[in-house]
Amino acid sequence: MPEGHSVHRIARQFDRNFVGRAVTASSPQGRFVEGASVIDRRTPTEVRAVGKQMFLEFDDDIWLRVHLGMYGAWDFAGEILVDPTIASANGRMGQTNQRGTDLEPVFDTAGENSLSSIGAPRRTRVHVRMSEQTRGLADEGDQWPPPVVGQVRLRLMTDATCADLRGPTACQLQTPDEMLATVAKLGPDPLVDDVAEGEERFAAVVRRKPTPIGLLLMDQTVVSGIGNVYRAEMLFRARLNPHTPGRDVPEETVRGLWRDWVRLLAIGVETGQMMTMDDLNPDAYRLAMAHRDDRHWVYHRAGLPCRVCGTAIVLEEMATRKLYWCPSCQA
DNA sequence: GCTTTATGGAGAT
DNA sequence: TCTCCCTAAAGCC
Repeated sequence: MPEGHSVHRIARQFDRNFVGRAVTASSPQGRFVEGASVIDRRTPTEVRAVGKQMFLEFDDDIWLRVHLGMYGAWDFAGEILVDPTIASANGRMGQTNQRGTDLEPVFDTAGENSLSSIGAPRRTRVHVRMSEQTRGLADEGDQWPPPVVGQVRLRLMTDATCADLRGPTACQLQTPDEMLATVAKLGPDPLVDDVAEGEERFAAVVRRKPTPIGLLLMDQTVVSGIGNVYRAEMLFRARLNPHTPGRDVPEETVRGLWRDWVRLLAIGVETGQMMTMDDLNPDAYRLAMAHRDDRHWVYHRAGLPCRVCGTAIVLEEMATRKLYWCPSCQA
């Protein structure tokens, strides 16, 4: 389930593998048949990621807008040119599997799945998916086109590469004006907007709202790309009580939150992981990363002792989403 | 095999 | 503030 970093990674894959190459488009599931027929045999000309949304432009002035929501994912198959700014090549983007084997390795920076940041793009073969269920299928040999597995809303295929979209919250075609209107409603994204300008916009909005900062960080009109995991982690990193009204958060703290997001997003895009414990020493960090459920300061740690002070991490519902925080460190 | 869960958001009330 | 939608995998029996 993607927060902003995943969407930027996906966009880079589309940029590498789809932009400039004619695609066939279909909706095996049947729920996007009409839209697929419109873009079928057209050529993607540009891709943009803003916050949690991706926009793929086709000849001529047709934009595909995709929002993955909580369950959505893109699966890539076939030959994949990997963007050199992305640390590892994997089939699945958006979701990770949930058994502690993230599809995107954390430590393997020298291994086969990683790329030097200065290295040239290379060709990689990936499986349809790396889940246990489909591994057998993938290992039987590279079938082309890849068999459709599950509910595929949209399949885009070039001669060499296949991208399957499952479970999106939004998948629609837009005119250029509609696309711009969608983007205009979104708060600043550090990878789209000028960083200094984004900081001003973010700080100005937060500093005049009575809304709890825990809600503001999740509000995509205030800042783009932050989801439930980054929200909880950023508040802890700032030692900030989630209930503090935005206008009561000190100016420097607000700006610090933005700068932290700039940093975390960059790390997330580069590694494919929501790394939020980057200030641990290397050994402690390595230990924490080795276990999937042990990677965060507070997220998913209800009742467990705070890593800093030992106080039990609190879980509460905030606007129907789970919020984890340390009542002592974030008093 | 069934139930629960999830990194989200829109729309109704 | 509530309800609903989307999908797959983990968790539990």
